[in-house]
Amino acid sequence: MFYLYRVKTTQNIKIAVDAVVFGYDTSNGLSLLLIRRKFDPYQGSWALPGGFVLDAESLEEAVTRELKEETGVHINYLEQLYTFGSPKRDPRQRIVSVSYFAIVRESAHQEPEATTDASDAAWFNVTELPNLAFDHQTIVNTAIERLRSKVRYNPVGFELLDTKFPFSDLEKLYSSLLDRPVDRRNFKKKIMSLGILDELNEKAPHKGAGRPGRLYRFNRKRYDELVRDGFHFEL
Amino acid sequence: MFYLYRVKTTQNIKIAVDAVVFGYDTSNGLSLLLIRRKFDPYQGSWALPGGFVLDAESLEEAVTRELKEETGVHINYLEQLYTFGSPKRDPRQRIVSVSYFAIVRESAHQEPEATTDASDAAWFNVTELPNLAFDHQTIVNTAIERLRSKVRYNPVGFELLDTKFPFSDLEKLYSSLLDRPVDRRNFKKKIMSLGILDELNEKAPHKGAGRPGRLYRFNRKRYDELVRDGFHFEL
DNA sequence: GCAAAAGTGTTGGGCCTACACCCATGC
DNA sequence: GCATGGGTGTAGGCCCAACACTTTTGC
Repeated sequence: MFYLYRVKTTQNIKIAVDAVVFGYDTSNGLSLLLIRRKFDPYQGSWALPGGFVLDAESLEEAVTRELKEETGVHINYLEQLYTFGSPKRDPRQRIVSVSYFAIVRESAHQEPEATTDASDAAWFNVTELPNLAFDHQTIVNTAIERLRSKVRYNPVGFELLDTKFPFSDLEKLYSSLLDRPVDRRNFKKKIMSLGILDELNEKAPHKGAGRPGRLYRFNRKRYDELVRDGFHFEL
Repeated sequence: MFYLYRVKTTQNIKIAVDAVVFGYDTSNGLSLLLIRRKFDPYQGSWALPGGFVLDAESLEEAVTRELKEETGVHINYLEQLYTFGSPKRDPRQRIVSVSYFAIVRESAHQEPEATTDASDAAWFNVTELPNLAFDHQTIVNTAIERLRSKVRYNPVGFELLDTKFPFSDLEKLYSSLLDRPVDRRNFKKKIMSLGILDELNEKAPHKGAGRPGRLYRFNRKRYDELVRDGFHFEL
């Protein structure tokens, strides 16, 4: 099909994407990937990685590209979060930001590269975030809320852990995300009864003292099958 | 503050909002408000109400304005749904649509006005929708999914009913949304134990045969208090 | 051998499910 | 008086929460 007419609106709004990228490790807890802004406004401030959408790319492609350009990290999970569009959120001109929620796995949770696009990129513990540019703190709050509620009925939590992990890591993760102690025996009983974890014949490498734990692996194939059959969990 | 610089991106993308507006009544079930397009593309097709965002208004203001202009109905509940932005979703040029999920209360669920902006506006039963313009069927599917999952842990369901309603209306609503029979006694026990419904000393007006039921009213104040104290329900 | 973390079962109570008969009203 | 829909209670099973001691490892 070929269309002659054009859209008649004159509109002076730009579209950007921003990503709230979570990482986790057992000793430091939940952390977030930020970049330092090279240019005004908010030059030198920390901000979410992101940028303008190119005319020919999808929104997901835009986030993926920006993340690669600005931080170099490998993204493991990505979903759309919310669109922030109040007229005054950017002092230059109106910019609507489609925000995304992303997770980087622990093993890939290494030093981000400082690239040409951002003067710096670094992980921050979510409890010790610096002041953020624009309305990015609001976006971060929305993302944390999403993460906290989502882990209760969806296995996104496993995206935060290494592919193989000792059971206690999972327990610590949930205990920290849900912000309450988790009973070890009850939690293990419940998770194992879901049948979505494979128990491996390997033990965790030692870190400090204590008995090393057996390793487990999330079985996505099995999980997807269960979901197809109407399965639903709730923690 | 006064800024001299401008945004450097040249971007040829427009921003629109679209609304999936739900209505409900006990006899016809769940319905959806559509407009008939006056202009190409998809002239004459049914589509979601919506339109371009003006430079100075927020996204919510844009949806509210468009709904008023195109349908004249009074919106009772509004939340952002999802942002659809694939490059080819509009044949004219790239348009990113921030979609909204809206509810019109049964009592206000009257004939929409045909206004100057749309050649026609009408309610359709969700099970008998016409072919929709653009990717609007995808948006509708997303909205229905959201509604179905949301009623299970959030009192949006009450927004679909009249402010005063007989208990059986609530039961029918849930049974239709959850797409399974609901045990009358168990359902009532559960809902009443939440303490978020006021039992009124009024009986429902007669419609046809049968004993008239007592009327109930959702107590939002009480609900908000409970939520503040960490309350959460699950059906 | 001691410090640190992993592994492991049982019991009581509460909640959820299943289930059927009588009541109020209109015609 | 009959048809239609409203209103009501109980019993069994399942799931969830509470709870503590033993084992393995490093040092």
